[in-house]
Amino acid sequence: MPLDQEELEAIQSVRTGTRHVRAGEVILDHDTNGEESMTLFSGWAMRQRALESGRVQITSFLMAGSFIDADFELANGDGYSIEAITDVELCVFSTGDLKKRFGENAVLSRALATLAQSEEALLFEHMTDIGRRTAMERLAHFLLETHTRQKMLGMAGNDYCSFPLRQRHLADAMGLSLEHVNRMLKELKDKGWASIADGRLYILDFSGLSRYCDFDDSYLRPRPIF
Amino acid sequence: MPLDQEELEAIQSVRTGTRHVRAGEVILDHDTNGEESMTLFSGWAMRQRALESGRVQITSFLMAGSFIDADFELANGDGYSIEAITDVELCVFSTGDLKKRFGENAVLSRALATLAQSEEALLFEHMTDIGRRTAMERLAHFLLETHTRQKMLGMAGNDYCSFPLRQRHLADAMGLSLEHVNRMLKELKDKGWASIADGRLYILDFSGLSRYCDFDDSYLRPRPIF
DNA sequence: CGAGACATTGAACTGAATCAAAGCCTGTGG
DNA sequence: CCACAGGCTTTGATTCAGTTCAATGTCTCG
Repeated sequence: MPLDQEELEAIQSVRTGTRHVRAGEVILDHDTNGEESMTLFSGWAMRQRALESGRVQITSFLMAGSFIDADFELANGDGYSIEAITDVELCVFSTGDLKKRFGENAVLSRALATLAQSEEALLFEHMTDIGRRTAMERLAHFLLETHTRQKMLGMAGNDYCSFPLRQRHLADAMGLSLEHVNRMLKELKDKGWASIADGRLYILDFSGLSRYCDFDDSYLRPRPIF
Repeated sequence: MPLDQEELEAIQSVRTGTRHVRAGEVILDHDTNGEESMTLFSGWAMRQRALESGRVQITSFLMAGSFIDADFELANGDGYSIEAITDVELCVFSTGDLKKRFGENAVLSRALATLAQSEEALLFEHMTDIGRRTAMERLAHFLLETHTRQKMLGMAGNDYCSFPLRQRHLADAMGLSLEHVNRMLKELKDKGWASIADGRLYILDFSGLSRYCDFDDSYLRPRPIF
């Protein structure tokens, strides 16, 4: 779902540079001024909500092509932040100039809407994971989703993909304790369904897993890339 | 955040009529053809994901002004549907014509993007409810959110609003069992924090509740209305 | 009055959290 | 090289928040 030459140029013209962020560091939070919006070029990042009590919910994982709209992110309130999971490369744009372009160009704005909508679809399913699937099902579903996303980006083999997440990330994304994630992961491996090793995820029985957790990839749509 | 006269006319010109749906009936599901998109004019509706196993997750409650983009909803896959909670009035548009308008008009498309983004913000917080808040906190947070949304629509008093949801809805939205919702609701009342009676929600101790569940309304943004 | 939808209550159970230690790498510095 | 520090994973025992199961109560409406 690529944009036309014209739109890409409109966007590229407000690009102000690139930025590198180290694994574990903050890309954007409440203290950031919103002048820079970004596209994630390489690496993985996460959007999270931290409660006063220290509990954390990861709402989304950002991968190549994810767009970070500074205005939008900052409006969410001060518990939200976006942090790098691996080392990350970002294309940086001036938020103001970008918004001006969007205001002038309907195709561009449509693309932004599509982006937000396809992200919404992901959130629906993620919410269903947490609210109505068992720990085991959640993990199975999440692993399948992740592999499929990577595959759609052309970054995965047929039954494996790179997987830089720690069990802590899985726990905070799935609303589980780290220890329980560990146990369930072991069970997934013992059953010969999926395993994580050396920064890689292996999907050993796609159809078995899919059936087990009611996975249907139609909510994962190709997204326009800026 | 109203649109200009020009945009409103562009939209109104593709309106094909209104539709009434009875409480409990389906507004849109996988069997629907996507020709009609809609704006919710009055009443409450919900977007839900039903798993094969019968479990249900309500991902969002739709209230006056909510936009239902048929293309988007149908792409989510066949477990998803939108159903009326109360009797509902909808403004109906031709999806095709609407998309054409969006493609021509940048302001309109921007509004669509903003709409999707503000819905995303709601989903983030809803996800945090389910993933990282206790049953009590979730309910407290959800009730505050609901009251605030109604207030932003000018449909609520200072400490109360109309509340047509059944305990079943609360359970399926918050990822809890109906019985537990009942017990927690009782506790909320006993503590003098909030109560639900006769189709109304009463917020009895706003600041106490807010503190208890870490509620901060900045994620609830005014939304453009079509 | 009787049926159906919803709310309430209680008791027993369980999936997942919590608490508490060990393991196990990997890199660093003596 | 070895030691040992810090980050991560693994395992076990115990506890608990929330579920499940099973009634009972209550309202509304034909």
